[in-house]
Amino acid sequence: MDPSEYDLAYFHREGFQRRTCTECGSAFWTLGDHTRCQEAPCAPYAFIGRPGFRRPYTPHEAREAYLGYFERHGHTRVRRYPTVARWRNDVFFTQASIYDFQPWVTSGAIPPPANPLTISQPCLRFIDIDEVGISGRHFTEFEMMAHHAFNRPDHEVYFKDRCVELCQGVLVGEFGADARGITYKEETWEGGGNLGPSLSVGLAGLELGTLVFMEYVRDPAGIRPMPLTVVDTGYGLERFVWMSHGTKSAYEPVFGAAYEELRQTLAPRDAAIVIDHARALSFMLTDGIVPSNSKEGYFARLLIRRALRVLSKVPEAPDLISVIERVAREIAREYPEIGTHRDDRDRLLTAEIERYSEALERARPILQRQEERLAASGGRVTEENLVEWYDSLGVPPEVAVSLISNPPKVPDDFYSKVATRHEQETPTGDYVEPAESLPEISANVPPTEVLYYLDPYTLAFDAHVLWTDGAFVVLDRTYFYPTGGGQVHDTGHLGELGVTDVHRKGPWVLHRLDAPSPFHAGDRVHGKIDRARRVQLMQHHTATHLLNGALRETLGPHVWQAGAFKGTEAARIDITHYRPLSRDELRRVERRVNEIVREDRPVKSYFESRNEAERRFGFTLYQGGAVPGKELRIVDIGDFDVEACGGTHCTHTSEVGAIALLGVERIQDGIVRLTYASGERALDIRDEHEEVLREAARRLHVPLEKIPDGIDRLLSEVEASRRAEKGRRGDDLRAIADRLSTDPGNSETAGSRTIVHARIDLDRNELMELSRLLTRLPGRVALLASEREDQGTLFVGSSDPTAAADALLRLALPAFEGRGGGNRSAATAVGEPGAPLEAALEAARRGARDA
RNA sequence: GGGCACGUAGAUCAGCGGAAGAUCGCUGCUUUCGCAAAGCAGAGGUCGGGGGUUCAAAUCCCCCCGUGUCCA
Repeated sequence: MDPSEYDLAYFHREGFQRRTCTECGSAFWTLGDHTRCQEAPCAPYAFIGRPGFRRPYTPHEAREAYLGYFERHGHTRVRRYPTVARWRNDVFFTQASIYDFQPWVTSGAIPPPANPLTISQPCLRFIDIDEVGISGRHFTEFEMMAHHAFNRPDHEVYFKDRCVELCQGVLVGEFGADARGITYKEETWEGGGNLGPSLSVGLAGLELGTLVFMEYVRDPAGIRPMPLTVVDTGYGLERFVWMSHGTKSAYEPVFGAAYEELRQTLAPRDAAIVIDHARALSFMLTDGIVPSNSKEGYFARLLIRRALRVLSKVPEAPDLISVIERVAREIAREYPEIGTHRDDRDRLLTAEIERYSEALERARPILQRQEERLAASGGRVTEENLVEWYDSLGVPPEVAVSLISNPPKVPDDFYSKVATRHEQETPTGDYVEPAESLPEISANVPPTEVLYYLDPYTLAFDAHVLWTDGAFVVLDRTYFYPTGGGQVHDTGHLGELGVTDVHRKGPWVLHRLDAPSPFHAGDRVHGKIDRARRVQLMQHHTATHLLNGALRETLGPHVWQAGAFKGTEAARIDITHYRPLSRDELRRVERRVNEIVREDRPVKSYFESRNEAERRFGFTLYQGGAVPGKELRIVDIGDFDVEACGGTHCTHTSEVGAIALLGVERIQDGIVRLTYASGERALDIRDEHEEVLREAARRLHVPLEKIPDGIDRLLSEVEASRRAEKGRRGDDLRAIADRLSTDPGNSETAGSRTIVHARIDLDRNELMELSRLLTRLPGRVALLASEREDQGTLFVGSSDPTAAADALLRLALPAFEGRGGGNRSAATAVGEPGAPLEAALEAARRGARDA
């Protein structure tokens, strides 16, 4: 970054000097006489025992002081956003205050909720999870206090000078820091394709915040200025509190009484880990995370298991749920929503804690068996085993060593050994079927006006052709709904031609015809939408919202939509939930949802600004995932379910007709899929099911309700005849065996050995069975030659240790050029069709006589 | 989303290229007034599914499904 970027008029006006840190070599600005930037590791903590602020602040006081200062200086206070970033699909969690405004505000697509604004945003970061409890300053959940300004070319709020002035102002004026103690270190910030200069704010060895000035875009063409510049600041609330107390670590003043209580049973480090994780979990669970083994849910599981592990070290320690409730009560004083839905949270936690103990119970015998096996071969359990057990069974090393009798020492770098295992993996690039390509449309074609939102029941319209290519047509306006939002497209007609497919591409809607388009730009066409299909899709879509609402109501607010699909035959919704749904829960959901249908509630669909919609309904709007744009389309089913949604919907719930749940399955850990049908399809499917049952009953010759009994009867008959067949085959083979062993032409005696030899065409299993019958008594050798279809087989069985079957087979192999092998009791070989089996048999017989 | 482990009798698991096993449970018999227990006998298996390699696959290879787990 060019040094001029940091050469601020404010610095010169106030008498700051630019210096170079003797430790890290970075340039920094200060009013004092520092030779080093005042941040770790360049400068030691100078505030321990000598607080750098005018008085001790509680977290609440520090937050209020900070936000109050910026409110007095022209900023609007904005409420926290969820810690789970539902409004974007590139990250799981809110990791900084600016995440709240990405991508739509920072790109200029929508205005900020206020400008300038100030916020204290709870953030989740797991990157330094191992430092929690050790460094004294790391947390998995922390609050980033910030003041943001968004500058457009026509509306400049403030930028670098004013930003630094405000920063200096809040630190010195509000918190009473020594103006000469502060350093502003020059850095470069880059992220998400944007970059700009930044200043890192240090005081007495502690970095208190960072001031980022987003002003450039980096793309393949190079670096160019952003049309919209952003003041992105971030100040650590916890660090402010720590600075104001000057305690040994940040944990005492930040965690307060709850920490002191835990300290009665736990070591400082462990108490900090447990409280930190409990705090993060309080936010995550309230904001809609269900623990699981993948994606965002895994982080909740990770925190829960880490906390359980620490608590299990001390028998007197409190249980995790009560710690979380204790901490949640504390947080609720600042964020009341954290205090609600306690029962739902406790049920979810209980289920998750049970799963952990089940995992350990499952692992216990496996570990012990493996140790025994190692011991039997003279070995013992190694570090490598511990890593393996953690990686594949989830048994943490400290638990593993307590489950086995001769444990190794747990290496200090255990978790980095685990990480190494994962680095060695070479990902295989999966071939992805390329999506069917849509034709290119020239940019000068005006956008299509979409009308299906105006009235979902308008199914015929006139429009003008704007563009056409092959079978594709773009109109100036259309009522055809294109595939999107989990709802499949409409079908119908344009003029005489059928419309088979409708897709959205940029600002256009592409209609695909069932024949090459006869239209030309400017033609007037009449569009007609297939009514039955559209109505069915609308019913399925509205049914999906109703089910979502009923599921949240019945199962609890942890339920979020994790995916959905609305087809013509059936629809499905995937929801976050921590255990399979019981029959009773399904019944309740189905009853409830049909009750709402019968109540005939209005379904209101309308557009609203994103900021206003979020304010009124909260972030549960984003059930379908991130939704682009400045305006959200809201589908509001009175007092029951409100979602941002782009689909076509019924206008009253009764139009859905009925909703029939058809199936439920667990599609992955923490996700349950429900399949259902509504409207005409619900009745059709129930009819089809009943018809299947009737047909089954007819074929079984039983009344409908006796079908299970009929199947039982049938199965036992099948079983009986199968057994009879098996017995018959056994009898046949027994008869053959008797005949062979008594017929002198097939049987001979050599000393104490009896040799039975035969040319008999049987399949492989029968040969084996016959051989077994013939060699039941000791001292027997069976030599069987069989020719079937395309190969000749020689089977040798032996119950005489001095005449091993595989040795005899080897003697016979050269005679018919076969391949084969076996062991001393059974051996088999095959040769080409027409192989001289008789000669092979004779060779084996000679061998058996002489052995 | 990726890696790893696991999937064999109703349950828990062994076997890991050569003729499907153990323990518990189940059924019958012996014993008992009955129960429990013991003894004897027996039933119960598409070795998760599908391909392939091999004379021969539960066992080796590939794909899929399910479960668990770790990592992002």
